Amino acid sequence: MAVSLDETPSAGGKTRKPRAKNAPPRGAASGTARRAARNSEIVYQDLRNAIINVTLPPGSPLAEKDLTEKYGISRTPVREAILRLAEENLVDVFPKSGTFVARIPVSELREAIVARKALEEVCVREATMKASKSQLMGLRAIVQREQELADKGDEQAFHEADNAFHSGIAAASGYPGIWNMIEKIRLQVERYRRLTLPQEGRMQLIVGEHAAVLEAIEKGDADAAVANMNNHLNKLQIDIGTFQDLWPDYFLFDKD
Amino acid sequence: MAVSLDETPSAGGKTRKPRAKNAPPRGAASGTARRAARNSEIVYQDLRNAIINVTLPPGSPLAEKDLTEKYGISRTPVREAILRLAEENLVDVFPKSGTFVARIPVSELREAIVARKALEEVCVREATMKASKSQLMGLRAIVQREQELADKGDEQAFHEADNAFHSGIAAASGYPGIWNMIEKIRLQVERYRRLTLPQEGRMQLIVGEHAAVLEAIEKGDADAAVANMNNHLNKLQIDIGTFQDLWPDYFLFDKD
DNA sequence: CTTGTATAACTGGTATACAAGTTATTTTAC
DNA sequence: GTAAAATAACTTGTATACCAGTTATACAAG
Repeated sequence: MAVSLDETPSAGGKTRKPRAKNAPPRGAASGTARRAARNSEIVYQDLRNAIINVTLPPGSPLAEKDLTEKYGISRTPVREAILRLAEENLVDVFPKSGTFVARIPVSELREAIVARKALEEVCVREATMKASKSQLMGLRAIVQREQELADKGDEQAFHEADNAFHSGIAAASGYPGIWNMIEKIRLQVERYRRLTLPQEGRMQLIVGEHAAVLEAIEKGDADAAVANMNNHLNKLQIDIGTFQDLWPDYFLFDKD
Repeated sequence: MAVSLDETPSAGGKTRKPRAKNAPPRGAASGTARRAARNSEIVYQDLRNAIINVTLPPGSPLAEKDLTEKYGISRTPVREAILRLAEENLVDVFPKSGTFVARIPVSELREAIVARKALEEVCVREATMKASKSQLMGLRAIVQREQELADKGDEQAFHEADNAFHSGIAAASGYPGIWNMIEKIRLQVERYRRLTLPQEGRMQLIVGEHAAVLEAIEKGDADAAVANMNNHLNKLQIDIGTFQDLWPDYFLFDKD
């Protein structure tokens, strides 16, 4: 009778047969659950951006009640948002005590950069082999757009184009999902980067580095492409000492 | 007056000054939030294990109400557990409709293996350079333990020793956090692996492959160590076609 | 002034009731 | 019999009340 594997205790004596619940409904073919416009999603995105932007610096309190009032909703969706952030280690929840924006874990920064370089290397190398003409043209268009945005000085749009470039290389490599992995891995690095920005002429430098990577890919020189990408990513090198004095409480020194 | 950055609307006219809420409390030095023995944690771990074990196969319904009765708790903690699983793409939540164990995304399997190989390569190469004598002895002990568990046929304990070996290499490389990244990346692969197990003599093969990796590390031959590790991980190669007929509804073919 | 204790007001964790949407079934019309 | 519409029973989303633990403050004792 019961379709589910583990027998439900209260499965007897129903006058009406419950609806079949063994197969996901119609929209399931897409594989992704349909994300409705839930309130918790709005709060989550909002807080997440603020934390990554360092608009909410490490140590900031995130009382559920305050957010409840700010968004005009109840604690339940607020709580869901906070729990998702806790899952990403962007906030620390201290039961019955308080919730705070997490410190930036210094040891994780090094490792995240190393890991990202390893993953980007795979993407660049494979993209050199497998990129289609249209994909190369798309990447070229992105670099051109980066140049225009750098001239205009639009930091936000440039940042998005920057991501699009790396995402495009991952797509061209045949491993588009690797970019999603990178985005998760570099979360804390991104917080660090936003904290230490802006640097003069940074956008222009990035455009040049991206162009160098792309040219090597276009030439089919995988080793050069990888070297150029590593050179690009090495610019992220962490120099904590400089910023440790400015914001002593923003970082967490767990090991090293 | 208010210590928080964003001014709280109802911050005026308090007779009693609220407690300072700008700095995390005592336990915060550890950086990790104190995880109390929350009910939601139990449900989460329980369901997560069942999903990875394929005890709960893809497509299984996960009604909050059923879990409520099964664990004898209310919907709130159950819901928290399910939301955490949704975050890991282990379940699909269809609002107002139902929640189901997610299908295994085939395209993600390839990419996860590629990414893992790239990350393990970094760890093995660095471990060859930097491993201390005690770390090498620890790894040797793990391989020995694997041999004993393989002889005994203890699948579960072997699996844990297997993880300990890879984790140990990451630790020896100076990038212990990379193993955590790998564990997240290989989640879906693990489900696939559990589904297609057991294979005769598999444990014995793994012991040999681990031993080969470790010997190359001990000799200081990084290239050989990397090659041996790649050889080891190549055994994970996905052969979907074979299993597609057996469990057609367990997999999700989003692209390729 | 210092120290220990009591207490009040906060915190997040949980239970429960209700709201809003979806779907299988029943009913109705033809 | 067939198909469309009504409906009842399910689902998750949200609001709210209460519980238990934590911590800053107030207060009393020395």
